[in-house]
Amino acid sequence: MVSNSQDIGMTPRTPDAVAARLEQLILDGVFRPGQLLPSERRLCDRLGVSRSSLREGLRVLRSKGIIETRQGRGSVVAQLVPGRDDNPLMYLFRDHPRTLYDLLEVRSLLEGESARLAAERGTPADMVLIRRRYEAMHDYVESTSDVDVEHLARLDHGFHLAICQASHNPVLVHTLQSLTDLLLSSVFASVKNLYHRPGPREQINRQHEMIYRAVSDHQPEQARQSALEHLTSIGHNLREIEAENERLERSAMRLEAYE
Amino acid sequence: MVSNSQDIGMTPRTPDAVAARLEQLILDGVFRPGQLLPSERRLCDRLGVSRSSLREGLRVLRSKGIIETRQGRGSVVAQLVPGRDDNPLMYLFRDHPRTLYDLLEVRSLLEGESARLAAERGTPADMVLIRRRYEAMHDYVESTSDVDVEHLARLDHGFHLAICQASHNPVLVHTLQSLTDLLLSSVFASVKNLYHRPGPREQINRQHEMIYRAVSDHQPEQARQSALEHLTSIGHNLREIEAENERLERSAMRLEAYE
DNA sequence: GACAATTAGTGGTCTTACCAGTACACCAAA
DNA sequence: TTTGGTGTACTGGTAAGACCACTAATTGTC
Repeated sequence: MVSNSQDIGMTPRTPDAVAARLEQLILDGVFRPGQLLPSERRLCDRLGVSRSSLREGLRVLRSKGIIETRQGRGSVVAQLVPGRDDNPLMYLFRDHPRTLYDLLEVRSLLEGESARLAAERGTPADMVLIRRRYEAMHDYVESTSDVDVEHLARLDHGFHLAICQASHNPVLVHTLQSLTDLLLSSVFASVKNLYHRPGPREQINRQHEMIYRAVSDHQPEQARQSALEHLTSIGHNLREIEAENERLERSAMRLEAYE
Repeated sequence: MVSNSQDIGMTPRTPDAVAARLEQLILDGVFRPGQLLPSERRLCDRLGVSRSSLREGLRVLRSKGIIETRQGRGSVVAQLVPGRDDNPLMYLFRDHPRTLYDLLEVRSLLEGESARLAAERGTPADMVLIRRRYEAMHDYVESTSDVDVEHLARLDHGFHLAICQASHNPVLVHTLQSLTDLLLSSVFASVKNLYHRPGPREQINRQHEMIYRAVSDHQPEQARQSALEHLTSIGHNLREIEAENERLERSAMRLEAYE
């Protein structure tokens, strides 16, 4: 029978309470990683809720990766405690990895047009700004052998943003900005990885230089092409990194199996 | 279909499938932010699952912040990217009407690519849908001399949306959708005006037909070109209407001055 | 016209029943 | 003994139906 509640204003929501309660029990160490939870029927008894509500609560935990469930076996507390990435849209990408490449596709289109328009409409003032950003990035990469990836990412972003702003189209700036945020928040780890590798980094530097020159020299088509190449090669590299990560995960799973 | 859940087993989990399906529908723009979803009973019927499974699926979406639910009311789609595609740009429009043409510029780019991809990737099923939307619009225009502008705008929007969805890129769908919303909310009056004039309306019809044919015949470049022309000509027409309105306003002001 | 009561529809929860996998004890054959 | 099947008693997965609590639109009343 039901739990209480005359909780006005806010809704009680039994299943959410169940999820919260179990999560707390896990955090408190009552249920430890790898351990088999009591069966659903038993938990119903213990928590005083129906199986429907309990199952909804369990599903929330499952969708957060806190427990893993197999039919006929039961639910176990997941080994890996999920990272603190409570980003709301991260879920989209986690569940639909393909979305990442859809995102890159749209972004390529916009970056390409952005570079083209910058080369076409950029004022001398714009060019000065773009040049500064480019040199800041370039100098940083050249000056130190041990780069701070996060800092480099900021410089990189600043460079692209300067070009986009030179397009003198605020809507374009805004749209591109939001897509870039989305991209970085979802795959920042991979991007970091990208900067760490000497090969791709060299390639990125060359491409940045080409974009920079084309825009500075007011060569729209060239600028667009360079930006497109830049983005597609980033896509390829991310794909490779992803494939590699999957390989690593698989071998890790094999190791676990032997334990 | 997989969602999270380390579904190492082979069983297809109904609730996860439900969550994924609904999420896809939201991504595709079938259910849009702020919109009320069908009731649970109705969704059960439509998806062919029990209410228990459906509710578990909904709870996953709820825990991700994708939908919000209130007892006695229903579930509404939450803003996908909070604070992003809300209305930061709306302010721009108030201050700088020129932004409208920036918006059209970006939209042309996306519509063009959308049409190109649709022609390239569209499945037979996509084509059937596009054809239905096109014919619905076409028949309506042909059948009546005294069109309901608002209804026509909906049909028009549906046609473009169908093409965009045939691109099979949810990010593109979403981005284009939000830009279109922005456009309509800012200049719906002008768009109405556009439909009322026989000249531009004829032109629009011809262009729609060209887009339709190019996409149906799987001719990517042609489709892109047609979409681009369509948008640029809409831009021109809007410009004319705007100029005309300004003339009217000025003469109105002159009249006022005499009062 | 304003306001209260009715009512149909919504999500929230519980119950029951059955299906589909899994683990383990058991027992017969090699 | 070992091996291999097989039964059985669990597990989670799904469906269906019955309520309750709440909301909003409709209707009836003053």
